[in-house]
Amino acid sequence: MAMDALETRELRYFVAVAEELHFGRAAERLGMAQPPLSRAIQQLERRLGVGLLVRDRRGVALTGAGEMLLHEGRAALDAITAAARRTRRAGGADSPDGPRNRLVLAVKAGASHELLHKLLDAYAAEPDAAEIEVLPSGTCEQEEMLRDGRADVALMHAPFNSLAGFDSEELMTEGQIAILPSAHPLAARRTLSLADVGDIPDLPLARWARRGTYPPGPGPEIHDQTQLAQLIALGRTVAVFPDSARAWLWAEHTAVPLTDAPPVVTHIAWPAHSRSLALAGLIRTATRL
Amino acid sequence: MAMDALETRELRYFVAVAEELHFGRAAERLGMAQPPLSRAIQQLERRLGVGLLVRDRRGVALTGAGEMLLHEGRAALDAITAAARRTRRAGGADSPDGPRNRLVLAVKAGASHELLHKLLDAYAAEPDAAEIEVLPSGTCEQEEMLRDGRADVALMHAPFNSLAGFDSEELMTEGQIAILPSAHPLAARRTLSLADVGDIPDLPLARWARRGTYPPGPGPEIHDQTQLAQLIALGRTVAVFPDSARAWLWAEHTAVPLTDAPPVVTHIAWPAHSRSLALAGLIRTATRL
DNA sequence: GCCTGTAATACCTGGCAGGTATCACCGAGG
DNA sequence: CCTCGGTGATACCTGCCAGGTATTACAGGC
Repeated sequence: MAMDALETRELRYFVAVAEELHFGRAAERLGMAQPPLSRAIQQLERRLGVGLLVRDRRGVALTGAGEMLLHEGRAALDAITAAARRTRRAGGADSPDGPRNRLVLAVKAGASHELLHKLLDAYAAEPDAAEIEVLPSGTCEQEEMLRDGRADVALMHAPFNSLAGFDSEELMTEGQIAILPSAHPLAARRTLSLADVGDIPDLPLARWARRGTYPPGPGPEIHDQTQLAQLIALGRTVAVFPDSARAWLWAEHTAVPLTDAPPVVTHIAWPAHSRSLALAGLIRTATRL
Repeated sequence: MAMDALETRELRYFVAVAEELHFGRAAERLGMAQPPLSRAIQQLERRLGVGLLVRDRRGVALTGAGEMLLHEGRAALDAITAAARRTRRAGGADSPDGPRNRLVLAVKAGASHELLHKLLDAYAAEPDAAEIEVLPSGTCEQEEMLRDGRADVALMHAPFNSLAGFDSEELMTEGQIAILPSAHPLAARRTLSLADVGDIPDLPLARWARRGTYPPGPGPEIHDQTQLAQLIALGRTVAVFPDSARAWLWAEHTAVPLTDAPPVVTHIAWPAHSRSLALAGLIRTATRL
């Protein structure tokens, strides 16, 4: 009984309501009126046979089942848009002359230029090399890009990125450094600890944007590496980066190794179910570096 | 342009056609008439802006984009049915009194009873133990069950199961044995090699069913452990199993260790994006065994 | 030629997604 | 107390589109 179905329309509707916790705003976001939205959600609850939302007179809350559907539904929606995107790309490629593959590689903007260059050069030298499109992505956005099909493969940095759900190969391990204004007293130190840089009264740690929101704290809000570089140069903040960040330091910056920071491991990662030959070639090249 | 959308209905239709490579049969399988199916697929191709099928006068073939959509579409459909199933289960659980969690554990029928017992006993002793439903699954079916939400967690055996797309922890490693009729001359050997058992003229290796189809070969077709046990006892076939299979041997069976068979590693595996407390507890228990 | 089996086209219809108007409910003020 | 603002639910209507039937178009095999 109770046929499955679950149309994507219903999933989109539910996710919108679950995120807004407000039928009116959700309807607006979806570009529709509120009553059909209410009806669609009720229908969904009847179809699944479970309550998803608790309608309090003042707004809406999620039940346990609702939380589950929010998580799983997001994953399902990502899988659907990934299917559409990858199909479009595969189609555009093979219509001209043949299986002209093209891979989209998501890279955290500005990180590990050196490794990236080596990888691209080595791969381009391969006999059957596909075209590689490099897609710069914001902080920790690579996971999302792999999941929704904007990218086929990504360079990710453990432990910052979660490799959950992807296959991956380890490429490089490096230590971390603190980047300080050269004028600051601590810049003279040979090494520092995390406790040192986390607790400098006049140099609060910068806070990076993740999906539009910032972690709490006293430091300045950053969403751009140039911004950050400038603020450090001005003596207003300090930042922690992998070793390879030395490549873009300014004269006013000083890098000091951190003794107790966890090492940063760069992985090449891809959706676990990928079956592309071009991707396999790129991975083979990467692991040989 | 070309809004995304991709309704699940369209995905189901396309997957059916791509699997049957025949509009008529696909329509029948979907319980609908052929013309609307044709139209829906055409509409899908227009919407995506790529050709998915090559209509030869005699049947249908997939383009590169079609292959891509078949793979990705299957994954997306699995994610959708998983969302529905897990939501239903979560809802049924929390309606009685609270977050009464219940986990479904998929286990290859008949394998590693001992490990399973230890795990269940140890977990039941935990203070906040959820209810565990053990779901016996056919050969290599656990992956599918995790993917489409019939199970929350599974015991899988590398290298037979692919762990792609799941998180997992290693639980146990064991060697493999050949199970022979006691009457057979080779049963007297202390050890055997894979080459030995793969090339016995009068004892062809049994072939297990995987999703209804059998690998090619001379041996008998098997889909049930009891069947297999009987055929071995009758001296008609030989089989290769992990060491723990000794538990169910009959008097007419003889187990001989294989020297060069790859070790079998039992993992506990779960969907990478799971965020359930009960699951975390089970995994913690398992890794402590 | 004809017959068979394929997918595509033409046309019609019922159900359902979506819109508008309205209700029912409740908390906050005066 | 009553009203007012803001919530989600209900009632009702309508246009679109998913799906069905009948038919066409095309290619091979006898």
